Amino acid sequence: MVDDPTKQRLIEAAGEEFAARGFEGATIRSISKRAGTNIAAVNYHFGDKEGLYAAALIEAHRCGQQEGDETEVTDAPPAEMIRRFIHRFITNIKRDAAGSWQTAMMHREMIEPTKAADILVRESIRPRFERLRAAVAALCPDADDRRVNALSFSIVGQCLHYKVAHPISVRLIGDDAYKSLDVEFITEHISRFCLAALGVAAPFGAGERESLDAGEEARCTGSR
Amino acid sequence: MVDDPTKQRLIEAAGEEFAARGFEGATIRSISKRAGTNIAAVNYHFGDKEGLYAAALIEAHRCGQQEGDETEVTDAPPAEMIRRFIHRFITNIKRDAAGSWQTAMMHREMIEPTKAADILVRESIRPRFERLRAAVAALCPDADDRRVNALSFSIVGQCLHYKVAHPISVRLIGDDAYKSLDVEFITEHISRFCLAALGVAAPFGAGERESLDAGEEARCTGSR
Amino acid sequence: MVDDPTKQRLIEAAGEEFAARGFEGATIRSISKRAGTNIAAVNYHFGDKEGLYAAALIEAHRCGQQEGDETEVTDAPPAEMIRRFIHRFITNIKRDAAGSWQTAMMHREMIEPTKAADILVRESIRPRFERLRAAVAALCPDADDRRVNALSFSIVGQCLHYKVAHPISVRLIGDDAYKSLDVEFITEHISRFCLAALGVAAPFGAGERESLDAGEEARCTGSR
Amino acid sequence: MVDDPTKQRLIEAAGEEFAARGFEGATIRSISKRAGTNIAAVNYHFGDKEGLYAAALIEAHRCGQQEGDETEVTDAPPAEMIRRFIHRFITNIKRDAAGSWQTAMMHREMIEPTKAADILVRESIRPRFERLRAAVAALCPDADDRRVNALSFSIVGQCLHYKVAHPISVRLIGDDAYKSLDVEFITEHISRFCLAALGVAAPFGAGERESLDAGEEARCTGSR
DNA sequence: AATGAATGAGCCTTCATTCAT
DNA sequence: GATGAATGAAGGCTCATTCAT
Repeated sequence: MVDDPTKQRLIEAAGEEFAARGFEGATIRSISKRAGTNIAAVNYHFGDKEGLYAAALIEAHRCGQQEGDETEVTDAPPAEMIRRFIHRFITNIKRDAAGSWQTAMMHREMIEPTKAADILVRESIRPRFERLRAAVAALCPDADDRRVNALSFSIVGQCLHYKVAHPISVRLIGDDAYKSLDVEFITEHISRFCLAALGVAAPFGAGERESLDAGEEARCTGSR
Repeated sequence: MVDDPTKQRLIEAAGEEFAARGFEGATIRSISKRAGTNIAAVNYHFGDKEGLYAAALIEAHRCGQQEGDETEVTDAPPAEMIRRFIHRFITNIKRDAAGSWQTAMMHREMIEPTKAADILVRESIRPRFERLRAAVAALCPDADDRRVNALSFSIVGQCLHYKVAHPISVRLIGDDAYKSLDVEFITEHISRFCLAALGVAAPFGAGERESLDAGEEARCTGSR
Repeated sequence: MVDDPTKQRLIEAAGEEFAARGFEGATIRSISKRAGTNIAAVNYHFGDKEGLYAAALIEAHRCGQQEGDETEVTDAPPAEMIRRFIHRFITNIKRDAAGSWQTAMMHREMIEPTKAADILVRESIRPRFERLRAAVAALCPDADDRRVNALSFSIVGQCLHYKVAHPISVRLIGDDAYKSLDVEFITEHISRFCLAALGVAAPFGAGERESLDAGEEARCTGSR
Repeated sequence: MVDDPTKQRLIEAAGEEFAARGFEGATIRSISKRAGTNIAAVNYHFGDKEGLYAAALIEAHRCGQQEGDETEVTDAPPAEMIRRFIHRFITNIKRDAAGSWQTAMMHREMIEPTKAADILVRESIRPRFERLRAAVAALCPDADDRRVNALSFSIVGQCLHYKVAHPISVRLIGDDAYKSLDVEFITEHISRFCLAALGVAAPFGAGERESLDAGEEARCTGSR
């Protein structure tokens, strides 16, 4: 956004450190060093460590906003909305591992919120959650608020699990097995799991053989 | 188990602090104070901070083991096994908030593992996960390993979400709405969500009315 | 004197901060902010913090000079000179509390001199002290230099005490009792105390009953 | 008191630094270095810098207490009590210059009180001040509270001036002249000044030769 | 002339650890 | 065996100053 002044370099460096080590774990010394500036620059530009954290979090949210809206805003049938929500969620998570600190910071904030969490909830999380809720409610007209919340949490929980439990999962099923769970597979899996639970896709398990194939499924959701 | 009162008091105090503040956040000063012992006692009994952490984690796992096995070991149909798994998971999570540090420590280790995680995975997590996998595999005979892992993660993810995303969820849907999601409701909800996805329970949503009737469901689970 | 508004605003702001917090305690950040200018302006206009302090001190002295001379220069009998000296001293001290930084800075310099003290002594303190010495010497023709110095210090010391020991005095005798010691009372008290010690007024204590009343005393000193 | 452990060395070093540079001016680095210990020892023994300051102040007060009481407690006529008060005050002040930090710290606290001032007022200053007040009141039976306070302040002010205004006084009258004001001379001078003002000693000035009775004094001042 | 940006030194504090008794 | 005392490393922050524009 801004050319490449100290302030921007500082945010970039802070984002990487905060994403990797958390608020407590990161040190402004290391951040300053990485940004190639003096320690005091943090105080000058952001007041203190918390200010820098908030700035990085806002930047992270701002970056995510740009690319996101175009694909989500478009009208689509509820089942498709849910599928896109999951796809986007999983894609972001997998991108974290590749070094993008923006979503990593936001995920960290979900798990271990700081004072800055309120901003994030208001600006970023709630709008998306509401869209998910709406899609879920459209598929379950008889569900009350409590049920819709629980259903939405069931969807989010499955996605977030690949962020949250990543290190343990690797130890649990082995590195190779975990790597085989790539973005496409997980997206397809969670989508089908959820849509099956919502009654608009074929379930796994016993009914698997006589399940709707991909084409039928699409038609099915499209028919609503 | 340990008969040394000082050592035991130290573990108890450490467990509470570590569960509440994490490994980095907890200080041996505060732990020693709470245990009513000297700071140096930690290093004397456990070598260093990490040693104390490992000791507390093992103790946490040991406690969980005692009560758990009796209910889970009993043979039961796969769907019932899954239901019990979920019930137990959610119960533990909700108990954390009431001040039990044992499961709180283990959950923390799932999210942000330390060096001690290997022990925990080997001793506690893997055995339970394998039982879950077995139940899932029994319901989905045609599923390959990758699919069974993903299905198991879908189940675990929904449960763990109530631990991991608790603070954000409260901000998201409000305190009252979150409180209405009690143990019984969540257990019932996740169980049905998963079993529906696995084709052995009625789905939510549009298919709710024309769901599999009770007879089919029973036959389905019973037939394996 | 200085027509540059920025420079003047800076001096004003610096005076208030230095008077309130001392040289070490005041920060150029806070001064700049109060003056509505940039931090670098201090170094630009005054070289460094010390330069700004010196400038403020000189301004403080310059202000005091204006109003002062007219009343003191006038010839008067020695006892009246001393009374006026005391009155002026106490008035200035009490004015400090009301927010006038000019004398507050000078008083502070008396108690805890900086490098700039030499200027102050030469320009402001010594001239007044010499006038006091002269008045004392006039009343004590036989006193040698050492005695005259000591006598002058006795007078100054009593006045300065209300500046220096203010915070402790309040804690010592209570807020109300200290407030009852207003400018008029203190001036009258110290004047009589000193003039009695110099043999030109009735002493307190045992001789109080047969002392000269206020009218006689005034007439007495006025007659010279 | 204690042999010579780190704690005591730290208090000693702190006292010297605080007395010389004040609370803000002194650094725990320099104190630790002077005491030959680590910086962290301050935190261990005294919590923080303020704790160390308080400890040093209490030690200063404790030292002063020891020697003082024996000479002051003895019953004596009021005039003699006042003379002793002055002598003790001046002696302490002059000892400061020789490097004793104990009274220097207490004097600093009088001039620029910190949070610890309350303790000092209660424990050390008020008891002595009350003894002075009692002596003054005994000499001035008709004086009300306000007057007794003012009289006491007049005595204290003259003494404290040799502490407070020391640096300025040197610049004012020169080094040699100031040195000639030794303990004996100042004590004698202030004592006589005060007692003359209280009507129990011969005044300076015109009445110096023919010491006081009321008639002569009146005539004396009138005759000028 | 005037300023936003940046700097390096220094401060107090906290922490886990080790040592001598 | 157990502990009070002491340590060194590191962290966040503040300050007066300087630089480039």
